[in-house]
Amino acid sequence: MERILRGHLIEAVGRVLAEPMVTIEITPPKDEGHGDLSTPVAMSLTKLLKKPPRKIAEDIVSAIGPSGTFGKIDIAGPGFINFTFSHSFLCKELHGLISSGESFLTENIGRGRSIQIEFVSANPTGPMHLGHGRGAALGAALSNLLSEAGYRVEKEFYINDAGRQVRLLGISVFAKYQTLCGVEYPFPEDGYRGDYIEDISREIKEKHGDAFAGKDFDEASVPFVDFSYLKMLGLLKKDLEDFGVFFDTWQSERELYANGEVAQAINDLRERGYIFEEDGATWFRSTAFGDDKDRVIIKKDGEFTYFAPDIAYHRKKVARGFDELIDIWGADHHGYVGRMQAVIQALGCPKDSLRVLLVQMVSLLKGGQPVQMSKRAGEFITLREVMDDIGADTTKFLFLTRRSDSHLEVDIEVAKAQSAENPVYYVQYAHARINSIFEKAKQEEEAAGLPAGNLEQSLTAFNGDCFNDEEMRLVKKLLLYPMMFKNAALAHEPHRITFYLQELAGMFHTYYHKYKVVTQELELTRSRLALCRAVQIVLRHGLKILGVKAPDRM
RNA sequence: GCCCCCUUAGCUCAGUCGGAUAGAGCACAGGUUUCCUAAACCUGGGGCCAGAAGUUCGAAUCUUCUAGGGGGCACCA
Repeated sequence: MERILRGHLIEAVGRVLAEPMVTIEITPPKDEGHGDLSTPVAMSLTKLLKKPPRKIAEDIVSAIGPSGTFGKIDIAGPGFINFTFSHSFLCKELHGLISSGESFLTENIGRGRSIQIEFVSANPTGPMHLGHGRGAALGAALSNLLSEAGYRVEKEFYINDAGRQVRLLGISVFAKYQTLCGVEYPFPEDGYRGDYIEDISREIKEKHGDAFAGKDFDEASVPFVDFSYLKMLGLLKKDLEDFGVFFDTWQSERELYANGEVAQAINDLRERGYIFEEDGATWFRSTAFGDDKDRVIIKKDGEFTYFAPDIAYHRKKVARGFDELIDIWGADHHGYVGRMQAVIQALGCPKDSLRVLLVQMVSLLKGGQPVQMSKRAGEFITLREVMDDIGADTTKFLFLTRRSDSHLEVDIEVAKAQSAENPVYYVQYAHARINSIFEKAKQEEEAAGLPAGNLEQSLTAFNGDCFNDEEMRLVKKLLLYPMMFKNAALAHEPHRITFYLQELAGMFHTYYHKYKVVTQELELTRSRLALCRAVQIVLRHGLKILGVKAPDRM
């Protein structure tokens, strides 16, 4: 719908301007009475053309000329041009939606370009918390969205298996192990304290007995560190799988060191002139690209900072030839955006070839009261708990009902207690309902001695004249999906899908209550079934992007 | 101290790169089922878009300042 209008407008505005205009804004008007789609383009051209907006609007309208597409074109207010589509055009579009399905709903804005999305990348030192879950839901939905929009998408998880954190995990387990063996050993001050630490140490004790009792950590670090983080990594993978989030590639930090890629990255930057030595340390000149200060990559004690492998990692991404990179980080890392984009530019890529999406915190409430979460004390609600409690679909849907950069509150009591009135069920229910309408239609056909499923197979032969105003409202809502989809993909904002689905489901539920789909009149029934099918196609597509099931029965 | 984000209905939040009378869900009050699923529907009250000034045909949206909330500012990860 928007696509067709845009075609008309580009041509007409081009004729008025005598040159093509790049961006023409098209939006559905707030007040439905004003029409189906609207453009303020005449007003934004006033300065350029030095004419009153309404005059420009008139010129554009006459340049469009008569067309069967529109039922009416109005100029209103200060200079809006409001388009009302013709009944026949809308029906033709609905026909297209039903017969072409998904290809009608999407737009190929990626044109085969490749894009890598790195997300979650939680340290394998403990279970995933809700923030990770939010990142997982967003990353998965975004990759679905972008791959539907014609990008080749790769989903990657970066494993922080080399740094201080996994070592600390090993020490924590080691300390617990010593205690189990009856050896006194100080627990590291900032060590990990969850129950899982004890579980792992017990497992090691069962396997190796007292073999490491009383030893120095350095003698046993490899088995403890490696066993522990691999164990945790396995749990992360399991959690993600059960959450319905899958990755294409897993990049290990250790491997970057082992392959010499960290050293190569530093050499590369040195050759490009962005490395210097000062105060006994090695620095990356990130201020050359607008960062606040230069960053140390090798400390004066000879150790790499965490930043060094990050550079190597992103250099590797660049070398793999993606057209665009997306990192999804927790908002507490926003201070690193500047230096990472400096790295990208130092490697000769445009700044915006790396886009960092920040995911704000999830705060958990229980019956309105905030739940204190302390990772230190090992007291925090895990994604696993919430997922087991309210289900993966509900959890994902809730995470995707907000923009990623705004704080999210989840009240676990509310999510549980109100599960019956949960927005995800509302949308899924609409889908299931439509399915049962089709079941009903089949039964009626059989009862009438007709071949069952005949109606269902001839939906595209629906007669649009049967549609009343409310049905046409639904049709228009459906035909707005492609525009919403395109904008969501361009903005990298899956939450727009969530909102749209709730609106569409709401409209459908209302319609369902007011009108009976399966009637005694064949023509009418076929038309209404066609409309239901179209709603179902759109719901299914939207839910698929969100990673939420579209059940046939509930 | 410096930087970033946030502030919209009682609560949680949308608001499409400046557009027409600012929306939804929840909560609250009342109603709907001989009928394709009541996980649904209908009706109702609710707002100085934190505050002030500016930019222009036009501001919740852009700029500046103020107030409040969150986060970040390491040769820590």
